[in-house]
Amino acid sequence: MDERDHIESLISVLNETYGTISWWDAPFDEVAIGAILTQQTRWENVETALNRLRSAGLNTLAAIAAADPADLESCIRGTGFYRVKSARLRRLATFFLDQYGGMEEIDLIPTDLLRRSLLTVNGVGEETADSILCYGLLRETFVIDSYTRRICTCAGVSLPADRLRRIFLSALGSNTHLLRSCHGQIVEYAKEYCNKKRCQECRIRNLHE
DNA sequence: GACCAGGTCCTTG
DNA sequence: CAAGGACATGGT
Repeated sequence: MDERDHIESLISVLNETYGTISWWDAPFDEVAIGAILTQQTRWENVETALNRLRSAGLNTLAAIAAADPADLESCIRGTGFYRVKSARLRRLATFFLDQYGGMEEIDLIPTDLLRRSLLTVNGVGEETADSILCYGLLRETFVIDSYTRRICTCAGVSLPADRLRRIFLSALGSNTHLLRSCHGQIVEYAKEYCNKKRCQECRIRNLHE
C-alpha cells in the first residue's frame, strides 16, 4: 500500500459515510471574505461575523474596500485577530478590484496563474487561496487544511501539503463538484469523529495495516 | 482557567 | 530552511 492507495481508501470511506455533498455553497464575495475570517477560527464565529457584515452592507469586496476600517473591525471582532483580518480583507478586496474589476475578467485567468497571483497577497496563504479558487470560483484545486492533515495522518499518510494536494487532485479527477464535496466530507468527518471522545470509533484509523 | 479553533507572517538561529 | 512567536475572541 502506498500513499495514493491510502488516500483512495479514505475517499471511499468518506463516500460511504456521507455520499456526495454540497458544501460551502456561497457567493464569490462571501467565500473570499469567509476564507480570511475562518483562519484559525471556528466556523460558527465566522457565520456570526458574516451576518453582521450583511447587516452593515459590508458583505462584498467593493464595500469592504471602501469601508471605514473601524466599522469593518466591529463586525468581525468575534472571529479573533480582528485587526490582522481587517487588513487582510482590505488587501484581498483591493487586489480583486484593482487586478480584475469584474468576474468576466477573472474567468479568463487560468487557475494556476490565478493561484500564484492570490498567493502574492499578504494574508492569503495556500489554504485561503485554494478555498477561494475551489469554493468561490469553482476551479480545479483542493483545499488542504488542518482537518485534512489530521485525517490523512490517521489514515497513515503524513506528507507536505503540496504532495497531499497532488494526490487528492489525481485521485478525484477534474470534477470540481467532487473536489468541493470531498473536502467538505473531510471537515464533517473530522469534526464528528476526530476528537478526544470519538477518535476510537474513527474508521479511518483502521485503514492501514 | 487552561486549551483550542477550517492560518499566515515575521523574526531568529 | 525550521522553529518560535504574534495576532485575539469565543466556546469547552
